[in-house]
Amino acid sequence: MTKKPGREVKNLLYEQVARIGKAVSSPKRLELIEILCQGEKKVEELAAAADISVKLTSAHLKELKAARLVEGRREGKNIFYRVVDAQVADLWVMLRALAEERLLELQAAMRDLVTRPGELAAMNGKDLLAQAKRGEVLVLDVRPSDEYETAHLPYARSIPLAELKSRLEEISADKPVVAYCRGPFCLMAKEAVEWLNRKGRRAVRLESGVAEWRAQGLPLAVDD
Amino acid sequence: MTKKPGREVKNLLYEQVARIGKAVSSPKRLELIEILCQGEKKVEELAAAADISVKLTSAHLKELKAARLVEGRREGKNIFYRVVDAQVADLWVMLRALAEERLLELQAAMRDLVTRPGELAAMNGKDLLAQAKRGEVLVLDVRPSDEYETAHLPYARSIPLAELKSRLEEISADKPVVAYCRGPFCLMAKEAVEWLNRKGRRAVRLESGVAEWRAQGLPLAVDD
DNA sequence: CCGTCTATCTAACGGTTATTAGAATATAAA
DNA sequence: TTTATATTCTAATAACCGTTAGATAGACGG
Repeated sequence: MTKKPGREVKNLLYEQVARIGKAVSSPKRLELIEILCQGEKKVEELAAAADISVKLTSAHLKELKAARLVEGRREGKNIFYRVVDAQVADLWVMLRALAEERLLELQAAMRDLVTRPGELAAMNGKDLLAQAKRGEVLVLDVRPSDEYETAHLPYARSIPLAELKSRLEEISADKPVVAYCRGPFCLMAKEAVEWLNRKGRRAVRLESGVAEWRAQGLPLAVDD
Repeated sequence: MTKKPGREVKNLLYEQVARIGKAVSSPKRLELIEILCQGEKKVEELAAAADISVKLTSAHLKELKAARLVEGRREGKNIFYRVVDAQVADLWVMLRALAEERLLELQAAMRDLVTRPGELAAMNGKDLLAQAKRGEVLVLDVRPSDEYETAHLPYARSIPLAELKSRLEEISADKPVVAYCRGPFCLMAKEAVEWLNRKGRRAVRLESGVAEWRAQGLPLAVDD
């Protein structure tokens, strides 16, 4: 019944693109992608971060690997997964941006995560970069330190959320603090900001993570 | 068992993004999106173009509408669908680019569609634009004329594929012809180029369609 | 070699989705 | 109003996917 020419070829092409689509059609796989955008991780770490079993994590990773969005590297007993390149992070940022703009339910849920006053949250990246360079603000990376080491915002200092309480004295009370984490869906910066404000520091949350930062064309830093 | 805070909120957020992912996880829905990127269409037209039943088309459009990627507009007996904004076209271009780069099967299938010598196919958009402006090449839009009217490449002339045979005299034999259609997956420009070459014209295919062109930041034209 | 840890494979279940046919709705024309 | 056309809704089936449990394989320490 197929009248038009090349219908089989076309079907094949769209099917291949749909494999990428299928890979990003599951909430847990998206969460795994977001975590992997911060740096490579063992399966066990991924399972813990996404709050699912190792078995299920493995199954999802298999799907992502089949779509060539992630790849694995064996090191002794562990297998470290990573996103295959930065375009995958761009895809994640784009999907999230699209969803955020379109889906009302998401906007409602996001409202809970936004730090209330957040003057600096709306500030554009370039201005923040300039202020950080001049030392007018302290940019704080509250992710685990391995993620900081993979890549972080320029002039950012690493104090993982778990160590924040014991390292408060490292944070000067003079400067305002801008804390960031894995991105808009991550709760670490929110927690850090709330705690710092209770301790009398002036702290606001930056919604962007490294993926969003890079997608905006802004530079990242890697320490040696 | 959920230890971490905000797990419910996070699940909700990822689920919302996954709705966008689900919408682009079906080959037919992707095909519909690509067609809608060329301009608004009736359900019946979409069904014919994607080679599926009207009922199934309607069901897929419902999904796409739920994800807020497309919207419908009633006009008399017909309902015209269109992509909700240009970001949707960007998503399509990005997904296709990702798939093209990663999936070997797709590369193999693409090889069949590429016009062999295609000197101009590799030429960058800016250079083509300059040549077209100086009248050194004839840029030919072989899509249906309503799609040309919605948006087309600058300096492009519209001769729908169906009318090509009867309007051959409009195409000067002096200038090389660059034909384009809906994009890399569309077969119309390929057919046009093959036919023109048999008629002694120097014709090559441009793989980009208007969505790819715009995603590269190049200007489009709309006639009044 | 044996046990342990990490990750995957297999099989199975329950729920979801694609697809089709038939009924229903909305608009325009007669 | 009746009739025709375009589209959607409902119901039903078959295929697919997420999830879990149990068995399997690879790497390290004894």
